[in-house]
Amino acid sequence: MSDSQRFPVAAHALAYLAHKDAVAPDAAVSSAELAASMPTNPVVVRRVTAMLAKAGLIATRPGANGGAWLIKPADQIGLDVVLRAVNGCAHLGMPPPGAQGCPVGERIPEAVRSAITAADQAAAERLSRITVADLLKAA
Amino acid sequence: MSDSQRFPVAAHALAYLAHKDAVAPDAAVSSAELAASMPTNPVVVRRVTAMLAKAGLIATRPGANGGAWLIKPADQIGLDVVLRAVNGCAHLGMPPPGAQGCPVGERIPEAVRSAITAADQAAAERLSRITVADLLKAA
DNA sequence: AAAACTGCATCCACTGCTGTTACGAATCCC
DNA sequence: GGGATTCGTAACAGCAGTGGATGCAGTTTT
Repeated sequence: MSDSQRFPVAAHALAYLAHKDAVAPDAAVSSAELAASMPTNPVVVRRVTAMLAKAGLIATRPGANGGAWLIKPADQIGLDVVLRAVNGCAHLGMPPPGAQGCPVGERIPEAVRSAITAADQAAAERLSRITVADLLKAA
Repeated sequence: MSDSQRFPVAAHALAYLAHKDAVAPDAAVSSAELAASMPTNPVVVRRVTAMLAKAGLIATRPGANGGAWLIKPADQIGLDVVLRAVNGCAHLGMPPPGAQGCPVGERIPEAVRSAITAADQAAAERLSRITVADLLKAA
């Protein structure tokens, strides 16, 4: 996967929602306002918020005064969940090459793949210890 | 950065060299042979082996019976060093967006960036506990 | 001298992401 | 009800990074 800005955008958006106490439909924040704080394009924000909504982290509402709000406490949203919501997975160069007839060559990719998944899990475990609320505390 | 196969290719190549006991110039393995075990293109392999050579993990020699060989024991090559040699760094979506006038918006990217670097370091730490020799043991 | 091999440059094709515009659908305000 | 607002999604162009292929200069063995 290419260099993606989606995870930073998602984390920023969630932190912004937490900062604005957007925890109910009548406090929804529009994609335009979120985009202005990055800064980036409202469409990019909506692409990310749609994924976060499908992951059950936020809810969105169309129409006037619409937008997004948190449906989970900010201190209960780990960044590993955010990463999985927008990216599927971390990546160090995911697909190892497939080997061929060579007996050793066939098993090396398997070992490489397990090393990569171990590293991905370590990154996810580290991210799970950081919550959206922590992003504001650190500021 | 896009989905890169460089790290898997590098790990596979180093494991293959270790398996063949290629630890001296007269045991050099050609890029064609390494490529055949992936399988991939010899040029792709040479692009990677050139980086590994600059990182001091292997040496290469041109000419007939040339190729690459290890210049460090396989059990002393951590995969974190390999990743840094070919990729520069792990990546979860490296550059957070820059903020603007908003006082909170300005500091969120900083917090996001520190979270990303923490995750990268966790992944590197995990990789450092796996050596090229371990890739063969696991097979 | 001939053959083999690395390293590098160049070219092309492909993929994924961002940014933008546009449109339909849903929702609120008057 | 009518109009304005906003989301979700699609379509498009532009850009960057990568893999694959070919060619060439330089080095080393035979």
